[in-house]
Amino acid sequence: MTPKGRTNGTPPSRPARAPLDRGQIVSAALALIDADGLPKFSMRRLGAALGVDPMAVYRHVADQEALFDGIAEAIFDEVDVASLPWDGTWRELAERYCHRLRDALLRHPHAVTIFATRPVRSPASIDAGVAMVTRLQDAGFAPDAGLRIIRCLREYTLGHALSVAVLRLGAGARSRRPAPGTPDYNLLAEAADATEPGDHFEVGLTAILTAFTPAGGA
Amino acid sequence: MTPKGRTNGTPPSRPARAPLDRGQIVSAALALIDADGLPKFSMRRLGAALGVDPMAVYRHVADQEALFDGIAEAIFDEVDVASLPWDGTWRELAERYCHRLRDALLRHPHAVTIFATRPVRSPASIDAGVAMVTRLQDAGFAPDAGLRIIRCLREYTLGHALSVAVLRLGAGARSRRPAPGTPDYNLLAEAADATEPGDHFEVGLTAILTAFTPAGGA
DNA sequence: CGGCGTAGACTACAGCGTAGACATAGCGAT
DNA sequence: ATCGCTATGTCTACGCTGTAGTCTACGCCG
Repeated sequence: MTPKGRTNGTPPSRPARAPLDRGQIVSAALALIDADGLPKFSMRRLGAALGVDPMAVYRHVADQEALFDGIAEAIFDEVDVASLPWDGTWRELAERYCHRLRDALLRHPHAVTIFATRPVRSPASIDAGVAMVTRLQDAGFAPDAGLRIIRCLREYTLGHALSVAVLRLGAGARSRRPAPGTPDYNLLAEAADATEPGDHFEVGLTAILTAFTPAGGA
Repeated sequence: MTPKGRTNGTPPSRPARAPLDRGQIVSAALALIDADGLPKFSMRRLGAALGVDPMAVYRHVADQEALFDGIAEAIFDEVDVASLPWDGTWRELAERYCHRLRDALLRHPHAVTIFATRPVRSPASIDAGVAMVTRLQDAGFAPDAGLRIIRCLREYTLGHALSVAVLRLGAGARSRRPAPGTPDYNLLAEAADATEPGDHFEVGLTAILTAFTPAGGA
């Protein structure tokens, strides 16, 4: 057919696939991790999933660490900071932000540790930080006080999402709770049976927000 | 030479080293991780550090995951739950517990992710949980409410320690803050310069504790 | 003394991240 | 048209990993 085509039967050989860019590599990697878990992920598997030589990825990403940086940024992008209620009270804004972050993280339980083990310094993340500090400043918090609030919220949310993800993924293994066992075990077991692993998030979040409310006025 | 004797000069060859047990393996592994960082850790290096064949470790530990479980437990043991002020107010107790946990974690910044990525189910950890729920029950919290409080505190503390560890270890790389840069960057940078990365821990902790105080009385 | 359980050593394998050299495709300048 | 140039993907190869399987040497108990 085409004069420049390869010698095999499939059409023109090379242009069969679009040139492969960083964005699609990152999302393929995240999809792979979501599907099979972090331990089974490898650059070679990623190459296979993309239908490409493993080394091809390195044209677009410096190394695995950089790829993971990209994954963390992609997860953060799911928070969609721009669509938060920036016109409401700072408290409502912060609460929605934390919820979005938690939901984004729990949408990728296998990737939470990737997010948790690096500082996310993408423009989106920095912009969000600046906007948040600014909003808190408008509400009466000095920049450093605002930053402290943000850090508290972020760390709580991160710790929560991480714990829930770990629990969900580790479930099934050795999570035995003895109902007829010794009374000591029963008190903790009783409490555990009366709670979902994630149903305290709201409580803790409200606690932090409430404690800060008096300082700002709003 | 002698058919059964070793060829070296030291007495009877084998008993030169005590038989190697799980405890010393775990602490050697933790020491190695503290010194060189998690990425450089390997079972082979661990064997070398112990002066032993790498495979010898597997006589005492099922695999690397089990070894990491042991490391997490060892870190938790550093909290020394027994010596907490169990006779004081529940609030004081909880506050001290969180401080101890944070300190233990930050003593091993390279190992925080190991701790954070698995549920610690050692007897010490379970006993601590039972004792805490009991103490909170005495203070007027139902078991499920107490467990929720504990989870909030634990997750906040964990998220905090993890964030601080990540920041400390990643420092030096790409942490540029432009002083004369664009004003947008300056607001966040100004706030960041006015705060230490860890100095809000107290604030957040107090916030959570304060919010829960009215619910329990005591 | 004979056998056995236990701790460690050695070998070997499949898989990993990735450095480096090579091949090909598209494209602007000649 | 033809030449290079650059961007992209491929291939090979290296040193490293976790760990299964097998063997050896020791201490103990009959």
